[in-house]
Amino acid sequence: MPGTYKDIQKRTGLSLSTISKYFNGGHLREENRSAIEKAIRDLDFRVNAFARSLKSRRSGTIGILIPELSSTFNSTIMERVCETLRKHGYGSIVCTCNGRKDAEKSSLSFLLDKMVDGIITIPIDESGTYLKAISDQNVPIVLIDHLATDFKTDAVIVNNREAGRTAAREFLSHGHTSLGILCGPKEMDTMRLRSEGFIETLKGAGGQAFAKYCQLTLQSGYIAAKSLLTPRSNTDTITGIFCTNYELTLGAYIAIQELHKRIPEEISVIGFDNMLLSGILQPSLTMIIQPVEKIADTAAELMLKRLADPENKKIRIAELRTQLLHGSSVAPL
Amino acid sequence: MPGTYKDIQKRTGLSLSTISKYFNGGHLREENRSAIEKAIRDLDFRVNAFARSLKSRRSGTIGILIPELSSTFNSTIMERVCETLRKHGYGSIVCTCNGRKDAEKSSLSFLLDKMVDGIITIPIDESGTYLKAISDQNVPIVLIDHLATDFKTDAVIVNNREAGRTAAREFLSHGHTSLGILCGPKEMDTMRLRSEGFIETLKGAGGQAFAKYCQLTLQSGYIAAKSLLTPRSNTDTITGIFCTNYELTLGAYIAIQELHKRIPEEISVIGFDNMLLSGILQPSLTMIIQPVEKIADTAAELMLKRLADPENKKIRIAELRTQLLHGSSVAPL
DNA sequence: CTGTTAGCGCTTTCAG
DNA sequence: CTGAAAGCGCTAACAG
Repeated sequence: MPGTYKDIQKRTGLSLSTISKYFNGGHLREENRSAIEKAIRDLDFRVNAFARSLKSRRSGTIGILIPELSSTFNSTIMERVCETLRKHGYGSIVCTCNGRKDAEKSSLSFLLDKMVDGIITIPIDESGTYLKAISDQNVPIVLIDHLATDFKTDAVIVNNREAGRTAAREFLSHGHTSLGILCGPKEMDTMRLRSEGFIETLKGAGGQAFAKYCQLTLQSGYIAAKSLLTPRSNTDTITGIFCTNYELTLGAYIAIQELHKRIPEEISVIGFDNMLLSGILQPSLTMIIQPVEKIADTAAELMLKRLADPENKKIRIAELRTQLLHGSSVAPL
Repeated sequence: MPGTYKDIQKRTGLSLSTISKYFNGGHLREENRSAIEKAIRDLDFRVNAFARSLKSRRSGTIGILIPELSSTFNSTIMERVCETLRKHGYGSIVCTCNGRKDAEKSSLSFLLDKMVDGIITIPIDESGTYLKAISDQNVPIVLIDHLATDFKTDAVIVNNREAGRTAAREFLSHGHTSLGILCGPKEMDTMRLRSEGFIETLKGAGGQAFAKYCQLTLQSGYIAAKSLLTPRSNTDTITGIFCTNYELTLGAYIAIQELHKRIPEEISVIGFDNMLLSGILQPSLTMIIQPVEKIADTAAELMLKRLADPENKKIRIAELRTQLLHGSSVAPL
């Protein structure tokens, strides 16, 4: 039983409203202030958040809903978002939905049951219908990675298609025209855009792409890369591989090493996502870098702003830019 | 404004207590039940968790505090714990503390501010003094990975020292006596035990260990492995490497590939943690496997049991066993 | 600057 | 099986 204002009242003789004022930043006489502080220490007092929330209608808690945590991108985003929110006094209730729409919906409902003040999510359902319904109940939503077709709200996205184009151009400028690409799952919007940008640019320049769709795991990337590098006919030999996320990059890199193909002499590579990885490998990998920290910070910031000013109906969409990090893994052909 | 029992009352003519009973699993007349259900649908009603918590003194929320999320072990544990708790109606408020004691303490305090019903944590501070204080306020604690010296509570641990010994024995039985080990940070209890078990067994058999302490990242593992594999004198050439976690295993594997050392002909390897990884690499890696899912499930289960029966003071410590997965990465010398 | 008081929405006796 | 009423701990008028 952690003590209430009444206990402080007993020890200080002050009224409940004075004590309340102490906790809510009002001015009080110095002696009263210190009397309250003494009582707080003695009681190891903590304001009861339930009662406070009951009045204020705010939980001080944000829901974070993402497909899963096994990809570093997601876990990095999550960790950083939680940290930032925490600095502003908000707790983060985290849910995953295994990339499934039904689980997404039930998780959202669960978060509402937990009375979250807002939701930051990497959405699955493209339409956003259910998110819209939530938003209509005045629970602000911030999207990461994708926009929704039927629901406009604050969001942080990245120029994925352009990232794919950039990678293709980088290959093309070195004379590569026959290229492999590890695409990730077809259903994932982000991955699709990266792949499309890459493939269309390549084709536009008369090149050809050999696409492998796969799960976003090191294992899948490894298998897909091996299969790409094991030519089925003499005609379709690729001279480079574009990996569209971190896990795929790692998997492909390991596959290439095991096949004893030298980078970049025998095979050129452009990876994705992880700056640190680029630096240590030999040769250093050319990579498309996503501003992961920036994405997380922006998402948290959009949410905090929205919470601070709920009346403002202006929708903010931040489109952040990926960046080409030049390494030594693309050789002139 | 999401509606209250009063709104349901207006639509059904029933009293508040009847409505309350509906939501708390009492028996009511069928017609009243369906009247309430209709009102719920019409109103899109949701019980106000604040008011409910104010009475019940339970938030339906568990705090999860871990050092960081960048290691797959931690993020896997976290995801799984959250999922399991969620299935039982509990939300998870997640905090990270960057492996720092001060941040650990302030995060714990933060979680208490958020009125969590319990805390599941991979603790940093070995003593557990602060955790004990929390536990004394009747907030149950479940530890993962380490016990605390000054505080006994429910915990899930793994036989880390034995895991190290097993790895050493596996090498020894193949005739290896001069071995490298990637230890991870000295301060981390789990890593220290793995290393100690390995080193003492090796030395006990007359072998020698070359230990590298490093961060638990692919990058650090890569660098440490490279340095181990670049002999400084002619005498201390190692014939095998033990990697004490997943990221280190990956880093070492990449380093070995880049140095064009063949596994296991030129260098033997025992990895840690990730079963899937073992399967895909060629040759398949011999690994020590932690039962990650089991760890997470057990932790969640201990917490749920404790919450279900707060009077029971019996402390439960689950020591789970790691397992040696035989691959082809250790060759007879 | 401080005190009194009426709720916030729900649960829970206790009557009926 | 249902209803009336008190109260969980805090906040915010309002009055002093």
